[in-house]
Amino acid sequence: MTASAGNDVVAKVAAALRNNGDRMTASRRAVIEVLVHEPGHISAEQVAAAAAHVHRSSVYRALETLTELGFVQHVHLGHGSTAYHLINHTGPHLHAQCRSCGTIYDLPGPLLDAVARRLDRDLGFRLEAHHVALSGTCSACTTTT
Amino acid sequence: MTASAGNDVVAKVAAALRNNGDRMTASRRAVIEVLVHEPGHISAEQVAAAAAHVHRSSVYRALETLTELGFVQHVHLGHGSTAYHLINHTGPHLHAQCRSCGTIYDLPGPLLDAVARRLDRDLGFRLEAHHVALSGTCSACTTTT
DNA sequence: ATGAGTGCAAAGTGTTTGCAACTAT
DNA sequence: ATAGTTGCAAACACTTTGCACTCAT
Repeated sequence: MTASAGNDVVAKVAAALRNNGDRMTASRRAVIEVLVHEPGHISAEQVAAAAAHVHRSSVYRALETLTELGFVQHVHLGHGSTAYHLINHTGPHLHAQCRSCGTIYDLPGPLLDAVARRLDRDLGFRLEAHHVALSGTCSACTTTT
Repeated sequence: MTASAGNDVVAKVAAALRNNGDRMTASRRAVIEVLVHEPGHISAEQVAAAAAHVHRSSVYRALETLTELGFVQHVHLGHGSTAYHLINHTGPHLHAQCRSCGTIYDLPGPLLDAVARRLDRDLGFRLEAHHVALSGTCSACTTTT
């Protein structure tokens, strides 16, 4: 969360990039810094807005690169959009999105472990539970409606 | 599956529509017939292709109407698209999509009941497990890769 | 120096909308 | 007759791509 934490991640990514023959650039640094300072899940558009001078397409390309390097994870949300976050920013976890207000909730990482075991055993299907947000209605919206 | 089954659904929908002050039209009938004859889950584009003379936008509007009436259900897939199917065409069930080949698998409806209870108890979050397809890798793709 | 990365503009999906013409009731 | 529906075209949100130029190495 502090400036040094951001620098730390930037340094790690820089090392990983060079390891790959890739380069640490201002755009990539800016995207990393947005993600470091953003506590939650954030859309590509929000990243682009926060890293004002980085072009949208470069944001997408940076997010892709960071994903390949294993620093960033994305979650598909119900309505066709995607949320990004640094891996281990809040530890491994799953996601649920309220269908009504759009809020994303973090869920305990092992929540679907039993289901994953069952799918693997019964169908040979390897569940990647973190990759899509579960859908439903949060308590605030249930009460309001 | 037979012609009479299709007619049956059309008649039920027609009744529901008129109940609402809405109308049974050729477009809606065509969309229903595509869904009746389609065993699995189908995208709006596929519906439009199968109902050749119905405009895309009318397909979307028909699917929306049929959803509101409770005859159709949609599932959000990982990569921003949506699949539709008649409700009770194969009974209540959940969905999982292979991240690699895109195939959609039907899962037993109660698979996430325990998880749903836990989310409700712990967070007051009402899970609608059928509304988003779980993501992972199917056995065929696991073996191939 | 040289190839990876960027900005830009343009295209590509999947979906929605405003409006005049049409049609089921 | 008259509202609900349609087709069309255009706009929309999100993302990807081709290309010439730039910059990290």
